[in-house]
Amino acid sequence: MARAKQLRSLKTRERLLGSAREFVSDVGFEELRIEDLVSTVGVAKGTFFAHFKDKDSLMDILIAERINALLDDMETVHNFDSVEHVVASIMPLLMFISSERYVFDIFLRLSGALAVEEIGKIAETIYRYDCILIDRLKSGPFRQDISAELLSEGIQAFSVSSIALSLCALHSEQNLENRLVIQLNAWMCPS
Amino acid sequence: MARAKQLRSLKTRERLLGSAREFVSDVGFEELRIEDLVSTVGVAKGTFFAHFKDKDSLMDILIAERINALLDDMETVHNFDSVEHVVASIMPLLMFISSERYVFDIFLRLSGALAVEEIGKIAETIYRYDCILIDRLKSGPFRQDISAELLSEGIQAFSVSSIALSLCALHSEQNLENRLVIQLNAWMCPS
Amino acid sequence: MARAKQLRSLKTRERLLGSAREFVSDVGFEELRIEDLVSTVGVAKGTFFAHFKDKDSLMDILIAERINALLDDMETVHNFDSVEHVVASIMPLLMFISSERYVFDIFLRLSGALAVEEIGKIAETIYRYDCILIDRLKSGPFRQDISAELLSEGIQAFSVSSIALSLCALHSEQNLENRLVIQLNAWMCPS
Amino acid sequence: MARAKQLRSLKTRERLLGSAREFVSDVGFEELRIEDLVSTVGVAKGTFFAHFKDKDSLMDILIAERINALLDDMETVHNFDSVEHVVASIMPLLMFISSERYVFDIFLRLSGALAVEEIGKIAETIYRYDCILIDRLKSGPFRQDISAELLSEGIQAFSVSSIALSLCALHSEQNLENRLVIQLNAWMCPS
DNA sequence: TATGAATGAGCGTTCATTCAT
DNA sequence: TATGAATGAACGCTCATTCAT
Repeated sequence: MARAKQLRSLKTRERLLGSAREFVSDVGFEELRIEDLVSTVGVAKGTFFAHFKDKDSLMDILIAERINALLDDMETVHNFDSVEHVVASIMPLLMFISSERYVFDIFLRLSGALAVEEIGKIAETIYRYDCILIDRLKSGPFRQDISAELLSEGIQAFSVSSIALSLCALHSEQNLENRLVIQLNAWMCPS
Repeated sequence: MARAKQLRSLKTRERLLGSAREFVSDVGFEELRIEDLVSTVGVAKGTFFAHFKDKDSLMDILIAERINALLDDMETVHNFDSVEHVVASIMPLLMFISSERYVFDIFLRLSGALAVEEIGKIAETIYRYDCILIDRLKSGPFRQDISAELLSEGIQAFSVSSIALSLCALHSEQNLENRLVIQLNAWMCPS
Repeated sequence: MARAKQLRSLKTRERLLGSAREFVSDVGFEELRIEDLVSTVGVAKGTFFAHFKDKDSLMDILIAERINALLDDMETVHNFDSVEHVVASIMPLLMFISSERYVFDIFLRLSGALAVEEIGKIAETIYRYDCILIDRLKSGPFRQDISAELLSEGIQAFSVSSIALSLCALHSEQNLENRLVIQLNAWMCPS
Repeated sequence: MARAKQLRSLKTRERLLGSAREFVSDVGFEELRIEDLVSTVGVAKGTFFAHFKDKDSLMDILIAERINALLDDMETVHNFDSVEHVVASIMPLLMFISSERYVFDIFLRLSGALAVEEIGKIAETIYRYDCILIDRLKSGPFRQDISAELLSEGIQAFSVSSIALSLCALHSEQNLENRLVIQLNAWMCPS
């Protein structure tokens, strides 16, 4: 009963996702229009909503994909040898999330699980990100008086805070990185 | 004559603000509609926009008012004798900002100055908040290896991060406070 | 083998009908959704349309069933001894048809034969209703200057008209019965 | 405060109505599309909904207009000298209402007042129709044992019933008129 | 017979904001 | 300053029906 689904359905879904990816790289996340999407793919609007609950749900998937790609890169780094190293490793991720206010908004909205049973894709990446960080932090040259888990929480808090600031007119990308290095040094290597 | 006009103008503005405050306390910030507001006050829509640049601008004022009232309370505390004390002092503020996702969104958007010349009201409260914190932190029993300014930045980062989490379904208010105590202990009193 | 298939087919049809009856008694005719129906029964949407021409066709069957049950009751009355008696006898039927605007709509749409060859179930009940009425009217204490057939037409006209009115907000069930007694007295017993 | 409305607003409303009338005469009531309407008139969709509650509300106005025009004609007849005369007088109206099933549906739905305070336009025409009928019936050569009001109710009941039948495939316009003459003779001139 | 993905086309909605008067 | 009509553009929705497998 849940069998014959795969072939056509999956293909349609992939076509929608593929086209959506193109739109995003062309005009950005915020400018993606469902209407354009379905007309480009050549399916009915109803078909879109049969595959995705709503626009946010599509965004959740697309943004999570990008985050996961960045996490893949991050995972190739097996050790953090300094705070600067940590910051350099997570900067691509922060750059992406702060690339559009819209992306940051979606990220903030969907980063927490809406309900236990329906963990979104972005929420999953947060978890994965946390795991990666924690693993690398355990063996790093950082303070040992608190757990790696807590250490990770702090990194995320300072990251979000920095992104929020960077989305205001006065604060540039360079400032973001500098500020973060200072803050994380104070957080991770108190003298 | 010009004076009289100014007076009337001020009165209209005040009536709009007063009515807006009532709407907010009745239905919350998010549910405030310009349309309802002007029809209650008895002026035209255009009049609203003659007095306020846009809806955000009104929200900026209303939310800043509330924050300032909470900061007034906070100012009556002249010393922080522990991290718990810090958390207890700032909790009312955090509760307010996390009371509605909409308030948090506005807060995040307007907390940074949009441009040097047009510092918003919320941005001013952030500055004031920062000053209050820094002042109290200087004399508190906290780590001395970093500046009070940096200490304050961390408090704000953990606060924002905690609020964001608390706005997700899985995280309650109690958790917010507990989590914050743990985090700020690690931040402010590294052993 | 063909028999077995036929049996299974009949069973599916019966299951669909049975489940539909439950839905109707739970949520009413209008709220019945084919989607809910098939998922409850555990068959695909297409299967429904293999058994029923369209949704109206199912409704035709379900509504006709109910009407026939009410006609069964009506048939136990063998004589009409007054207009009040007539009205009391047909009231259950009118109550059912006016129970939902949707039922009335379907009834109106399907009460006339769409084409000679495809007389619907409801159309058949109309015919049966007419026969019952005509039979009872022949021996009743009613005007004799016109045929029982015409008498019956009038009863139906006044009935439909009364139902239409009762489906408007201002008119209640009680009014329906009162109005009908007055009208039918004038129709059936002109002095 | 309710002053400056008239000029532009009324003109826009008239343009919408005028264009709607054209659409209706071109493609019929059912085929009128709000989207086509606003794009033809050159206003935004929001403008339509600022002037009319919904599509039904527009239909109510358009159909009521037509009915009123037919009632204007009917009003030029000051006496009914026979049942045939009555039928001939109301036939244009019946023809219009039965011209599209959609029109009949709207008519049935909106002919009753939804609530005391919001009498629709069609409901008003029904009232007007009733008044006209009653007035002419008083002096006609019809039965005197019942009130003109009741007489009118019967005419309307037989009319609606006849229209409903005529909208079924088997029944033509000619039949409608013939049937009605027979029925109304029995109703209005019982021997 | 059975499947279930896809269709389709329009409606109503939203409401801050603008602009001609 | 004040007015208020008009804008706008996309979203979500609906859900019976079809059709290729």
